[in-house]
Amino acid sequence: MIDSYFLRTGSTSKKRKLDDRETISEHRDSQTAGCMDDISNSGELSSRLSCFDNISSKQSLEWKKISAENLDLDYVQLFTKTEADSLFQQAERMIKYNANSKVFLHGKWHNIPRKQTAYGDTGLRYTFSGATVSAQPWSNAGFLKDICDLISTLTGHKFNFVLVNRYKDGIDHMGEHRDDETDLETGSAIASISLGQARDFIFRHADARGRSAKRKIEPVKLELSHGSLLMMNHPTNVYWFHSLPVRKRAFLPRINLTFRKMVVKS
DNA sequence: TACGGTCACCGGA
DNA sequence: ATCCGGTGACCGT
Repeated sequence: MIDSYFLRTGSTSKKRKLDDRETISEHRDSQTAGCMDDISNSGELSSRLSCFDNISSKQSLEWKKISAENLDLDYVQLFTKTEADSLFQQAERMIKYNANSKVFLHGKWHNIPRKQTAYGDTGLRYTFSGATVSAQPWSNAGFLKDICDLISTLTGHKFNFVLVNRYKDGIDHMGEHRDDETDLETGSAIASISLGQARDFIFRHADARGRSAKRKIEPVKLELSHGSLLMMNHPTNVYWFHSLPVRKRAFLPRINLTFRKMVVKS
Protein backbone atom coordinates (compact mmCIF):
# COMPACT_ATOMS: atom_id res chain seq x y z
CA MET A 1 0.00 0.00 0.00
CA ILE A 2 2.80 2.37 0.80
CA ASP A 3 4.54 1.39 -2.41
CA SER A 4 1.46 2.10 -4.46
CA TYR A 5 1.17 5.45 -2.77
CA PHE A 6 4.68 6.39 -3.79
CA LEU A 7 4.09 5.27 -7.33
CA ARG A 8 0.88 7.17 -7.73
CA THR A 9 2.12 10.30 -6.09
CA GLY A 10 5.39 10.70 -7.94
CA SER A 11 7.50 12.19 -5.19
CA THR A 12 9.72 14.26 -7.44
CA SER A 13 7.17 15.64 -9.84
CA LYS A 14 5.29 17.53 -7.17
CA LYS A 15 8.16 19.85 -6.42
CA ARG A 16 8.62 20.80 -10.05
CA LYS A 17 6.37 23.83 -10.04
CA LEU A 18 7.49 25.19 -6.70
CA ASP A 19 10.41 27.49 -6.22
CA ASP A 20 12.85 25.86 -3.83
CA ARG A 21 13.63 29.21 -2.33
CA GLU A 22 10.06 29.52 -1.16
CA THR A 23 9.14 25.90 -0.63
CA ILE A 24 9.30 23.73 2.42
CA SER A 25 9.15 20.19 1.22
CA GLU A 26 11.45 17.95 3.18
CA HIS A 27 9.95 14.78 4.64
CA ARG A 28 6.88 15.11 2.49
CA ASP A 29 6.34 11.58 1.35
CA SER A 30 7.85 9.75 4.25
CA GLN A 31 5.65 11.62 6.67
CA THR A 32 2.47 11.13 4.76
CA ALA A 33 2.68 7.72 3.24
CA GLY A 34 2.08 5.58 6.27
CA CYS A 35 -0.53 7.54 8.10
CA MET A 36 -3.48 5.73 6.65
CA ASP A 37 -1.95 2.33 7.21
CA ASP A 38 -1.41 2.72 10.89
CA ILE A 39 -4.62 1.34 12.31
CA SER A 40 -3.40 1.25 15.87
CA ASN A 41 -5.96 0.61 18.54
CA SER A 42 -7.00 3.60 20.54
CA GLY A 43 -5.35 4.31 23.85
CA GLU A 44 -6.76 6.37 26.65
CA LEU A 45 -6.63 10.10 26.13
CA SER A 46 -4.16 10.31 28.97
CA SER A 47 -1.73 8.14 27.07
CA ARG A 48 -2.02 10.47 24.10
CA LEU A 49 -0.96 13.32 26.31
CA SER A 50 2.35 11.58 26.86
CA CYS A 51 3.15 12.25 23.23
CA PHE A 52 3.25 15.95 24.10
CA ASP A 53 5.82 15.48 26.86
CA ASN A 54 8.79 15.92 24.59
CA ILE A 55 7.56 19.16 23.07
CA SER A 56 6.84 21.14 26.20
CA SER A 57 9.22 23.90 25.19
CA LYS A 58 10.26 25.65 22.02
CA GLN A 59 13.84 24.68 22.70
CA SER A 60 13.99 21.35 20.94
CA LEU A 61 12.03 22.50 17.90
CA GLU A 62 13.46 23.79 14.66
CA TRP A 63 11.32 26.75 13.71
CA LYS A 64 11.56 28.21 10.25
CA LYS A 65 10.76 31.91 9.80
CA ILE A 66 9.12 32.87 6.52
CA SER A 67 9.02 36.58 5.75
CA ALA A 68 7.87 38.85 2.96
CA GLU A 69 6.33 42.31 2.83
CA ASN A 70 3.77 42.31 5.67
CA LEU A 71 3.91 38.51 5.75
CA ASP A 72 5.15 36.79 8.89
CA LEU A 73 4.97 33.00 9.24
CA ASP A 74 6.59 30.50 11.56
CA TYR A 75 6.68 26.87 10.50
CA VAL A 76 7.74 23.84 12.52
CA GLN A 77 7.50 20.07 12.40
CA LEU A 78 5.69 19.91 15.74
CA PHE A 79 4.79 16.21 15.89
CA THR A 80 6.74 13.12 14.90
CA LYS A 81 5.15 10.82 12.36
CA THR A 82 4.05 8.43 15.11
CA GLU A 83 2.44 11.24 17.12
CA ALA A 84 0.79 12.72 14.07
CA ASP A 85 -0.53 9.32 12.99
CA SER A 86 -2.15 8.95 16.40
CA LEU A 87 -3.71 12.41 16.21
CA PHE A 88 -4.98 11.72 12.70
CA GLN A 89 -6.64 8.52 13.91
CA GLN A 90 -8.25 10.33 16.83
CA ALA A 91 -9.49 13.03 14.51
CA GLU A 92 -11.05 10.45 12.20
CA ARG A 93 -12.76 8.75 15.12
CA MET A 94 -13.93 11.74 17.14
CA ILE A 95 -14.58 14.71 14.88
CA LYS A 96 -18.15 15.06 13.63
CA TYR A 97 -18.50 17.25 10.55
CA ASN A 98 -21.40 19.48 9.59
CA ALA A 99 -23.65 18.25 6.82
CA ASN A 100 -24.62 20.40 3.84
CA SER A 101 -22.18 23.25 4.42
CA LYS A 102 -22.87 25.88 1.78
CA VAL A 103 -21.47 29.31 0.90
CA PHE A 104 -23.04 32.16 -1.07
CA LEU A 105 -20.81 33.72 -3.72
CA HIS A 106 -21.58 35.93 -6.71
CA GLY A 107 -25.27 35.27 -6.45
CA LYS A 108 -25.11 31.49 -6.06
CA TRP A 109 -25.09 28.94 -3.28
CA HIS A 110 -22.37 26.29 -3.48
CA ASN A 111 -21.54 23.17 -1.53
CA ILE A 112 -18.05 23.63 -0.14
CA PRO A 113 -15.45 21.24 -1.66
CA ARG A 114 -14.42 19.77 1.71
CA LYS A 115 -16.00 18.96 5.08
CA GLN A 116 -16.02 21.42 7.93
CA THR A 117 -16.86 21.88 11.59
CA ALA A 118 -15.59 23.75 14.65
CA TYR A 119 -14.97 23.27 18.36
CA GLY A 120 -14.46 25.91 21.01
CA ASP A 121 -15.66 27.80 24.04
CA THR A 122 -19.41 27.92 24.51
CA GLY A 123 -21.25 30.30 22.17
CA LEU A 124 -18.40 31.06 19.78
CA ARG A 125 -19.04 30.91 16.04
CA TYR A 126 -17.29 31.81 12.81
CA THR A 127 -19.02 33.41 9.81
CA PHE A 128 -17.89 33.72 6.18
CA SER A 129 -19.58 33.92 2.79
CA GLY A 130 -23.04 33.40 4.16
CA ALA A 131 -22.05 30.40 6.29
CA THR A 132 -21.92 30.24 10.07
CA VAL A 133 -19.96 27.52 11.86
CA SER A 134 -20.88 27.16 15.52
CA ALA A 135 -18.44 25.67 17.99
CA GLN A 136 -19.16 22.24 19.40
CA PRO A 137 -18.04 21.93 23.02
CA TRP A 138 -14.40 20.94 23.56
CA SER A 139 -15.68 17.94 25.52
CA ASN A 140 -16.91 16.38 22.25
CA ALA A 141 -13.30 16.02 21.10
CA GLY A 142 -11.00 16.45 24.07
CA PHE A 143 -7.77 15.90 22.16
CA LEU A 144 -8.43 19.18 20.31
CA LYS A 145 -8.41 21.04 23.63
CA ASP A 146 -5.16 19.28 24.50
CA ILE A 147 -3.58 20.48 21.25
CA CYS A 148 -5.00 23.95 21.88
CA ASP A 149 -3.38 24.06 25.32
CA LEU A 150 -0.11 22.72 23.95
CA ILE A 151 0.28 25.34 21.25
CA SER A 152 -0.90 28.09 23.60
CA THR A 153 1.92 27.15 25.97
CA LEU A 154 4.35 26.76 23.12
CA THR A 155 3.67 30.05 21.35
CA GLY A 156 2.28 32.29 24.08
CA HIS A 157 -0.87 32.92 22.04
CA LYS A 158 -4.17 32.00 23.65
CA PHE A 159 -6.87 30.41 21.50
CA ASN A 160 -10.53 29.70 22.19
CA PHE A 161 -11.74 28.13 18.93
CA VAL A 162 -10.63 25.67 16.28
CA LEU A 163 -12.00 25.47 12.74
CA VAL A 164 -11.64 21.97 11.30
CA ASN A 165 -11.46 21.33 7.54
CA ARG A 166 -11.20 17.82 6.09
CA TYR A 167 -10.01 17.37 2.50
CA LYS A 168 -10.79 13.81 1.43
CA ASP A 169 -8.24 13.93 -1.42
CA GLY A 170 -6.42 16.34 -3.73
CA ILE A 171 -9.65 17.36 -5.44
CA ASP A 172 -11.02 18.80 -2.23
CA HIS A 173 -9.62 22.29 -1.80
CA MET A 174 -10.17 25.83 -0.52
CA GLY A 175 -10.21 28.93 -2.67
CA GLU A 176 -8.20 32.07 -2.11
CA HIS A 177 -9.41 34.23 0.76
CA ARG A 178 -8.49 36.24 3.81
CA ASP A 179 -9.95 35.29 7.18
CA ASP A 180 -12.77 37.54 8.35
CA GLU A 181 -11.20 40.20 10.53
CA THR A 182 -14.39 41.03 12.37
CA ASP A 183 -14.61 37.59 13.98
CA LEU A 184 -10.97 37.53 15.03
CA GLU A 185 -9.44 39.45 17.88
CA THR A 186 -7.41 42.20 16.22
CA GLY A 187 -3.72 41.41 15.97
CA SER A 188 -4.15 37.79 17.02
CA ALA A 189 -2.25 34.98 15.33
CA ILE A 190 -3.76 31.87 13.72
CA ALA A 191 -2.20 28.47 14.39
CA SER A 192 -2.64 25.82 11.70
CA ILE A 193 -2.01 22.13 12.40
CA SER A 194 -1.84 19.75 9.43
CA LEU A 195 -2.54 16.00 9.66
CA GLY A 196 -2.46 13.47 6.83
CA GLN A 197 -1.77 14.16 3.17
CA ALA A 198 0.83 16.89 2.64
CA ARG A 199 -0.59 19.74 0.54
CA ASP A 200 0.68 22.92 -1.06
CA PHE A 201 -0.45 26.16 0.57
CA ILE A 202 -0.16 29.44 -1.30
CA PHE A 203 -0.14 33.07 -0.20
CA ARG A 204 -0.73 35.95 -2.66
CA HIS A 205 -0.50 39.63 -1.79
CA ALA A 206 -3.75 41.59 -2.21
CA ASP A 207 -2.02 44.20 -4.39
CA ALA A 208 -0.75 41.55 -6.81
CA ARG A 209 -4.15 40.10 -7.72
CA GLY A 210 -6.21 40.78 -10.82
CA ARG A 211 -5.32 41.77 -14.37
CA SER A 212 -4.77 45.39 -13.40
CA ALA A 213 -2.78 44.62 -10.27
CA LYS A 214 -0.93 47.60 -8.87
CA ARG A 215 2.25 45.68 -8.19
CA LYS A 216 4.17 42.53 -8.99
CA ILE A 217 4.71 40.56 -5.80
CA GLU A 218 5.73 36.92 -5.93
CA PRO A 219 3.43 34.42 -4.25
CA VAL A 220 4.78 32.57 -1.22
CA LYS A 221 4.36 28.79 -1.55
CA LEU A 222 4.71 26.24 1.22
CA GLU A 223 4.07 22.57 1.62
CA LEU A 224 2.31 21.70 4.86
CA SER A 225 3.43 18.31 6.08
CA HIS A 226 1.85 15.69 8.33
CA GLY A 227 2.21 16.91 11.93
CA SER A 228 3.35 20.43 11.10
CA LEU A 229 2.38 23.72 12.73
CA LEU A 230 2.18 26.96 10.75
CA MET A 231 1.80 30.20 12.71
CA MET A 232 0.22 32.97 10.66
CA ASN A 233 1.19 36.09 12.54
CA HIS A 234 -0.28 39.57 12.31
CA PRO A 235 -0.49 41.35 9.90
CA THR A 236 -0.19 38.50 7.35
CA ASN A 237 -3.94 38.03 7.11
CA VAL A 238 -4.52 41.74 6.47
CA TYR A 239 -2.42 41.86 3.29
CA TRP A 240 -2.17 38.29 2.00
CA PHE A 241 -4.78 35.91 0.63
CA HIS A 242 -4.20 32.20 1.10
CA SER A 243 -5.51 29.06 -0.59
CA LEU A 244 -5.20 25.29 -0.66
CA PRO A 245 -5.30 24.53 -4.40
CA VAL A 246 -6.41 21.33 -6.11
CA ARG A 247 -3.61 18.78 -6.42
CA LYS A 248 -4.60 15.92 -8.71
CA ARG A 249 -1.68 13.77 -7.63
CA ALA A 250 -2.70 13.80 -3.95
CA PHE A 251 -4.93 10.86 -3.05
CA LEU A 252 -5.14 10.74 0.73
CA PRO A 253 -7.14 12.80 3.22
CA ARG A 254 -5.81 15.86 5.00
CA ILE A 255 -7.30 17.30 8.18
CA ASN A 256 -6.48 20.90 9.04
CA LEU A 257 -7.01 22.48 12.45
CA THR A 258 -6.86 26.28 12.60
CA PHE A 259 -6.81 27.57 16.16
CA ARG A 260 -8.06 31.12 16.53
CA LYS A 261 -8.81 33.75 19.12
CA MET A 262 -12.40 34.70 18.39
CA VAL A 263 -14.13 37.83 19.56
CA VAL A 264 -16.94 37.05 21.97
CA LYS A 265 -20.11 38.46 20.40
CA SER A 266 -23.48 38.71 22.02
C1' DT B 1 4.69 15.96 -32.98
C1' DA B 2 0.33 17.41 -31.30
C1' DC B 3 -2.36 16.48 -27.69
C1' DG B 4 -4.14 15.95 -23.12
C1' DG B 5 -3.47 16.69 -18.16
C1' DT B 6 -2.42 19.97 -14.77
C1' DC B 7 -2.14 24.29 -13.06
C1' DA B 8 -2.23 29.60 -12.40
C1' DC B 9 -4.99 33.10 -13.01
C1' DC B 10 -8.99 35.85 -13.98
C1' DG B 11 -13.51 37.43 -13.37
C1' DG B 12 -18.65 36.73 -12.53
C1' DA B 13 -23.47 39.81 -9.65
C1' DA C 1 -17.14 36.99 -1.77
C1' DT C 2 -13.42 29.96 1.45
C1' DC C 3 -17.58 29.34 -5.21
C1' DC C 4 -17.20 27.93 -10.24
C1' DG C 5 -15.90 27.83 -15.22
C1' DG C 6 -13.00 29.54 -18.95
C1' DT C 7 -8.47 30.52 -20.82
C1' DG C 8 -3.83 29.89 -21.89
C1' DA C 9 0.96 28.30 -20.48
C1' DC C 10 3.57 24.56 -19.57
C1' DC C 11 5.08 19.92 -19.59
C1' DG C 12 5.40 14.97 -20.51
C1' DT C 13 4.36 11.56 -23.70
